[in-house]
Amino acid sequence: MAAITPEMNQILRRLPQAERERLYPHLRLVSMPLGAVIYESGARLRHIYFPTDCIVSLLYVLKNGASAEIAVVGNEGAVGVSLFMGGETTPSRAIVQSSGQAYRLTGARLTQEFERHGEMLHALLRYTQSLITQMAQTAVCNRHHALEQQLCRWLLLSLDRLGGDELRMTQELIANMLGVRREGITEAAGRLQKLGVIRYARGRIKVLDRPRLEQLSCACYFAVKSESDRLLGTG
Amino acid sequence: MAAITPEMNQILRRLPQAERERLYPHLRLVSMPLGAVIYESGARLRHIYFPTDCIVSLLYVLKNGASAEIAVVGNEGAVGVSLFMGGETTPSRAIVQSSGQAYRLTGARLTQEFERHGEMLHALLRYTQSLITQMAQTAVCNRHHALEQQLCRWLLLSLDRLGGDELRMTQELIANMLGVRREGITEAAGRLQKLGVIRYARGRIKVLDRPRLEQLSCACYFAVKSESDRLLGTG
DNA sequence: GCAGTTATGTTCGCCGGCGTACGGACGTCG
DNA sequence: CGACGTCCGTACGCCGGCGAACATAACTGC
Repeated sequence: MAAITPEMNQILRRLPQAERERLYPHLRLVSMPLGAVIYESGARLRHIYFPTDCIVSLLYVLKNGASAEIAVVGNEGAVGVSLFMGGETTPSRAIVQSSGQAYRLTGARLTQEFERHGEMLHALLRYTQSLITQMAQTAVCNRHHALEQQLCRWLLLSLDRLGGDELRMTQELIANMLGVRREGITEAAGRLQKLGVIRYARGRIKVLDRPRLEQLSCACYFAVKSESDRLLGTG
Repeated sequence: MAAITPEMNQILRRLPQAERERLYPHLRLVSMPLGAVIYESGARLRHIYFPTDCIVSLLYVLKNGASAEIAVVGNEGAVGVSLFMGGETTPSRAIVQSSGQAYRLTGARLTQEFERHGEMLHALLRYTQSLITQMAQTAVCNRHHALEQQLCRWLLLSLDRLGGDELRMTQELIANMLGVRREGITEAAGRLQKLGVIRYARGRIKVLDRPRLEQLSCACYFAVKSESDRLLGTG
């Protein structure tokens, strides 16, 4: 396994050298185990996290326990945007969907850097806008598209953030993310498997035919991806 | 009718005097007629708008024409946040839902003010966070709540931004906003009318029993409102 | 290798929202 | 005052996702 470096996070990598040198001493590498809650709804945030090789889901949880994922964050972004947006808390929950590591920064350091009005500010704002796009697209998708399409979209978004063609995730967890029943995922995943698009076995999903998966997905995937590429720059 | 002043917009009103004096000469009062498209999906934004007595809906429109409202903006906020977020465009459409007037600022002036790093920047960022909350809550609401509850939420959010107890809006338009069939609205509104909560007639809705309306709404309304109050300050 | 837990497959009735279609009521403008 | 357009009410079949319940199969720990 390659060593973890801050450059594995795209926001950090694109900072000018001066800012990187100023920031790096304050970055702390932390491990992000599967299922860990990075922040809870309404709790005061203490750090911002820059994922390197993990994925974090932003979830809204209703009082009755029902939930829905509103965005997913990988090495293209950061977890805890409300720290610099000024709110300090958000009504959402952030939970590690795929384990790995992340660099974190204390809220105070972040604010300090933010107030210098350098590239970090603009990078974070652009990222936040791509996050907004993702949330909005999720809202429309929840309204109009079939579960199977949403599953395809979700798989693609997760794969993009992981690299490779495999991810570990039970149907139960996917159902929580998408805000649907587990049985619905079983059926949809069964259909995809029958089509030869994926292979599924006890929490291991392998994508066999990515082009086909993209065909079966709704356009929401491309909308999110192209806007993200536009705002954050490719590569 | 009272004269329109910039202070009718809550973001402008809360700016320190120095910033207000600097900005006011550049504000231009424009009329916002019902149905006007403030910006189109993907189009380059030229101005940011600060509503005084109108309501603007942010819509996502799919290729097949289906749509869904992802947020609604009144005098508590601004239309065109992507201007300072760095993206310049967004994949959404902004359309006037209730006519009135707004102050607008050119993108260049806005950027100029934004870069001064004064209160305007923080006010806009806090507002953007409340917008994010609204979008996320809409996504969950679309997933889990019944149409009737969503209608109540929508009525309440619109009323809050208008003041008073009446709004003009056909069922057809409401259906577009919520991303459902017109018939669904007819039925839900019919039930509310039978309960004596609203009175409905040819594009005129009058709320007769607001407390009841709040009861029938999902908690999403309160979630959005309380977060908005927290971030923007009440009054 | 057995027991208990976890993950997946399957069924059945139910209901809310969709697509479609039609009819009636109100308003307005010539 | 009559014709047309807008707005609203209603009906019917359809289907996807829900809720609940149960069956199997694969891992895990002992």
